[in-house]
Amino acid sequence: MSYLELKERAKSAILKALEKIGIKDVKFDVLEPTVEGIGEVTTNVAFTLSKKLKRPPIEMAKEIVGNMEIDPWFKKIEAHPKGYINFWLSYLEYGEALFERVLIRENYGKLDVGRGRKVVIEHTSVNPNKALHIGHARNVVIGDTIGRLMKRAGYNVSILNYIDDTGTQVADVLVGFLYLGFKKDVERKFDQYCGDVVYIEVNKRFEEDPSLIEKRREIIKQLEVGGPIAEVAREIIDRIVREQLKTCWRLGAEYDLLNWESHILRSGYWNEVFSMLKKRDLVEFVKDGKYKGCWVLKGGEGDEKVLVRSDGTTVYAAKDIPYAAWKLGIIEDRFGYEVFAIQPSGKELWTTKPRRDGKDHPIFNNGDIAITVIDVRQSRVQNFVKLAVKGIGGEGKEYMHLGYEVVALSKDTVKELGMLVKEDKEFYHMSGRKGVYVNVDDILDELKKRAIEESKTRNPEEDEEWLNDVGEKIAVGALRYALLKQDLDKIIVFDIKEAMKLEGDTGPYLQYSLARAIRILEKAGGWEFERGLAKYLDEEEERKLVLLLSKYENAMLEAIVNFSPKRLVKYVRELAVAFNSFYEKCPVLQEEDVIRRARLALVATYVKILSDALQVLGIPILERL
RNA sequence: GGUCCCGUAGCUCAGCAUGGAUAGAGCGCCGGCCCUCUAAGCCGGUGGUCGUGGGUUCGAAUCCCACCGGGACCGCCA
Repeated sequence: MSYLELKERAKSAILKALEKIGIKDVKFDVLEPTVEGIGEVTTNVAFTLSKKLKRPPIEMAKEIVGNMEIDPWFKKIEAHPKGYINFWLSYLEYGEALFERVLIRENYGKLDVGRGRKVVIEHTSVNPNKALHIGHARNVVIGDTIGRLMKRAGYNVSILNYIDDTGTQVADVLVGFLYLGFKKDVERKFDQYCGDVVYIEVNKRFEEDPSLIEKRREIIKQLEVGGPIAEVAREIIDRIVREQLKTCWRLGAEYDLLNWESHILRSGYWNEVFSMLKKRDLVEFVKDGKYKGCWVLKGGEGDEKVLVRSDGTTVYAAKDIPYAAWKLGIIEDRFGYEVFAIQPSGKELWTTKPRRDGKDHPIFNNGDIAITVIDVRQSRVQNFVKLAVKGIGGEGKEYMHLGYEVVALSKDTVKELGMLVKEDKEFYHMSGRKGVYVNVDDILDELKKRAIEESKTRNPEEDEEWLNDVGEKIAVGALRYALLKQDLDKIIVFDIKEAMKLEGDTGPYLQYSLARAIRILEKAGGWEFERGLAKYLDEEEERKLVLLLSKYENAMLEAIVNFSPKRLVKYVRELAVAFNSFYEKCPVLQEEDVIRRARLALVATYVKILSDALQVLGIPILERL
């Protein structure tokens, strides 16, 4: 039995009573009470009626309650003096149904809102010239979690990672290797070396020696059309991408396909899309003014965006349109495909090749929905992409920008990086070029170190390998949780000291709670499902837990339809809090007979639901920590 | 200047979509709890003009308007 059904039940009880009284067409809400001790479901029907019939709410409420039929799910229905009608749940019936649903039924937690539909999600898409910093981690974690949620909703999901291998950022690093004598054989993780050393140094040199910028221009040209430099570059970029992927995998994210910008450029997709845009009159050749000689995409209210410069070259944003069209299957697929790597789960990661070769491959595009996960600074460009895609005919196709606010660094953290700060400025935006950022691997390593220290004192008998595994999982759980727990439209001000916490509102809190529950089942020596146990769950803590557990599918559905991982996170946290209270107040293993078995069923239900939720959130599950 | 986002406890944030009862957590601070399934935990206390002013409403943190403060975007850069 789920909470949604419970609400439905209360609603129909009200409707029946209204019918009996002879009242029709009343709008009202069935709500979750916000205060304690007034039942589990409430409704404001008396308020709306009182307005309509000009009678006091309490009078209406009493009349409705007086005309209600007895329902076994509710043990008490009461008209509150303020005018609410409150329903008290019969836990005996409700708990029984919950256990049966969660513990016995197959497919618990699988929804089907997306059945039969394909969604293509692009996330990560980090320039291949540096290691991932904490801002990229927010993108990866949000994108990955949305992917997991959409899969759970029944969608057929493809996860794409776009590699901009022809941009200035890659070219900067290549300038370093080709003209400034940086060595490619280094001890350090290669992406970190490129970002932390080469990229920053090259950008300093640009200021001293502007002729280097000319060299960069030549590199970019070759990257786009091919040439000897492109050959050397490919090896370097490949190495960086593989190192970046290791970090993403660490975070728990896996992909279906890598899309290379150079392949899109060489595919001829742009010309195809451009002529479609022309045909539909969505672009315009400008004859006068500041954009003279350019082709612009027309937005609403005179807004416009240059797509083709007066010299005939396309701008950066123009590449997004053919890519989006490909994702939604609006243009024919002309890529070839091959396997790029095998990921930690064993799943193949594929990559595009510039030309089709007729070999078998999974279908990565043809989405009904394309979701691009990228921060809010790209909103304007993304809106133009959406407009263009809509215009060239994605009938029933939807292009969606899933935007989120950036991760900035706190004043203290910037100070720790050795930079000068202004006293009145509370946070600083990250900058790869200026070296103002914190690498994901460094954060994970530091979290891991702390987790291992703590775990060692609790598990002195465990060896290095065990501690290492647990430490890594705690670190990942902590970071993913920290990046998912707030709303997408909130700037995260990352503070290194704050981020190192493993207590309170954190990922490890959930992992710990689950481990304790698992331990109870373990020590109980197994348990078996049986009917008629719920009636023995009489304690306040037990009831709260039953009620919350029944809201799980509802919480997941909300997270899915709102593209909001946070909603699931908040629910899970609340659930863990309820379990921890139960854990303190209601001993399981010390009890005997029915109470013990009833509590075991409750614990088992919790373990099943929390494990499931943590999987959806990508927070690693630990049986012990 | 235009568009968008944020503003709730000392700090970090829920609650706002769909108005409803006494505005909730974590961190911090103060005080308790390991005889008992893991104390990364639990319980109690502390702490709030919900940015400001108006409006709508029986009822506003929630909806509307104006203003204030902070941020982002607005290039023939990528």
